[in-house]
Amino acid sequence: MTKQTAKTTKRSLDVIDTIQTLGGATLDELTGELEIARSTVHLHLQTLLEEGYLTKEGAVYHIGLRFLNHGEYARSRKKAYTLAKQTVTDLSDRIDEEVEFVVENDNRGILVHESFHPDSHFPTKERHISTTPSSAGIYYYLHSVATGKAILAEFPDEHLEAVLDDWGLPEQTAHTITDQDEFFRELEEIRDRGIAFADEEYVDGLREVGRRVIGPDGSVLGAIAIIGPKYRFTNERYTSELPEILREYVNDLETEISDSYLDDYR
Amino acid sequence: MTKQTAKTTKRSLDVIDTIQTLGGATLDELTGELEIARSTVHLHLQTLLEEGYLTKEGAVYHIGLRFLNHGEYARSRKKAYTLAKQTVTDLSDRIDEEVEFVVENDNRGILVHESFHPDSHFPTKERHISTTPSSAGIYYYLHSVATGKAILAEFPDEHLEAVLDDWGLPEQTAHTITDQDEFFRELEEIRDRGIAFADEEYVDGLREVGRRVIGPDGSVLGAIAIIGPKYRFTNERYTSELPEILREYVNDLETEISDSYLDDYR
DNA sequence: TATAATGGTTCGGTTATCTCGAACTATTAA
DNA sequence: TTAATAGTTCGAGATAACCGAACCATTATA
Repeated sequence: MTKQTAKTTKRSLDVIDTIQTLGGATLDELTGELEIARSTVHLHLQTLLEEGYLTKEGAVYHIGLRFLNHGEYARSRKKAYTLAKQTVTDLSDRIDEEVEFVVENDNRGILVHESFHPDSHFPTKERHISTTPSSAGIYYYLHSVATGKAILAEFPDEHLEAVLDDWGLPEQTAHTITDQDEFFRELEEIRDRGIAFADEEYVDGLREVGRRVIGPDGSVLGAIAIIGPKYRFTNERYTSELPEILREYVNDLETEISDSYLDDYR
Repeated sequence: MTKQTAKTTKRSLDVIDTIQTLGGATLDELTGELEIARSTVHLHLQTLLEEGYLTKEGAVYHIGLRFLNHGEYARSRKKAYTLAKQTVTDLSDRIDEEVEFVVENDNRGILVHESFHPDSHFPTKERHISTTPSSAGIYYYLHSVATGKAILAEFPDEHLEAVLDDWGLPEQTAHTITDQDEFFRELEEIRDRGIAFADEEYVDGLREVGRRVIGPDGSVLGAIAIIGPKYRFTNERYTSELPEILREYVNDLETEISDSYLDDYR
């Protein structure tokens, strides 16, 4: 049969998502958006409010900080993620470029750790580093970013199929791969090379070099990518230097992860 | 009448909380813990799994990274929080001690931003700074920490009452204030002084100096505290120097916040 | 000042669905 | 081989989710 799901819970989660995409919303705005009875929306809002999953400012409902509790827990839960964080900062320091660690979730990619490379967003003012809000937690379509492609290249066929069913290959820029056959060939190449490139496939002007991170049990933990402006990612630096350094750092990370994994059994 | 709430949603949220407190759990473990039918637990797990709010490793269910998406959103949503982050790091650099920014949520305090002061946990090795998992997102009982007390001192009576009804004054250490009358007198003093102290009331050996942050509309946005070992928080440094510096930084932050608030109307 | 608009809340009746327990399979451990 | 654990589906009964309408309170508008 078709999979059983708790519809009331789904509706509550819908309310949460809607509030986030609207950037805060009132009772009536939500009623309009969700197309359900006002009293029903009210019921869900009350429930989520009471638990701290929402907060209210005047008449506007917003995402509550309780999510931060679970979110940070999820991020700190795996030792491997924390080790990856260190790799991200180390690697970023070494090459002086932005670095990200991305994990699959809900058949998309979620940004778990990022370096705060001053140059990348604010060329000069150092003060802005900490004022720039973190973009951790944002979702990527896997096919359009280097981390995502590196992850997909390791997925078994049925999982890959599920990803395509759920999200397809939406066009993000003129360079995004939107043809399925072409995408399969691309994944083939990535598997051979051990490195995924994304050349302005996610955002115009940005090039990315990514590599998947494999856990001690052989499963894909996530992926790390180096990201920077096209004009700094050219020739050998783009095609071989950065890939080589990335490979080195990811390999080291993988041994650290399996070492720490072994520690738990001693 | 008594407040209406969606019980199915509450149950799903219960499942989430239980999984987090157990640090991951199997279907049968959850069934035992929650004391509901196994098929019911299964239904909730399926629903949350499908949306990315849970992930599964073998037979063990864990908190999913989707929470990070909402959590980081909630943290970045208010400009004031991002400005507070900057104050936290600046202040920590200035005095060389741990600093925190805490916001009320669900009648408790939630840690939103913290400095990563090397000394505080790992006296020497610098490498550990980034390997130490962030403790952002953790909940405090408001009465036992300096930030919480500073916040409570600004609450209207009925809100304060709600806090006591929900959580009481649980003892955390031998120095925690657990008597209501005594606690009211303490809040009185904090209001007069503009500074809240917590002297080993949360953890043995730790002293804290806190001050609430007021928003442009007069409401309490949260609080900032300086935290450190008792042996470094003594005499005038504890009773007047650190309070003065804290007052200065919080006042500056408050003007920055109202400036940025005014910017939105220009 | 009257009037409209918006938000918050409660109510009861109908219906959807949540919940339970049992049953069955698959996988792994003893 | 047996026991233990996990995953899954089923139908029946009980519950509570959902709706629409109504009401009050507050704020904006005429």
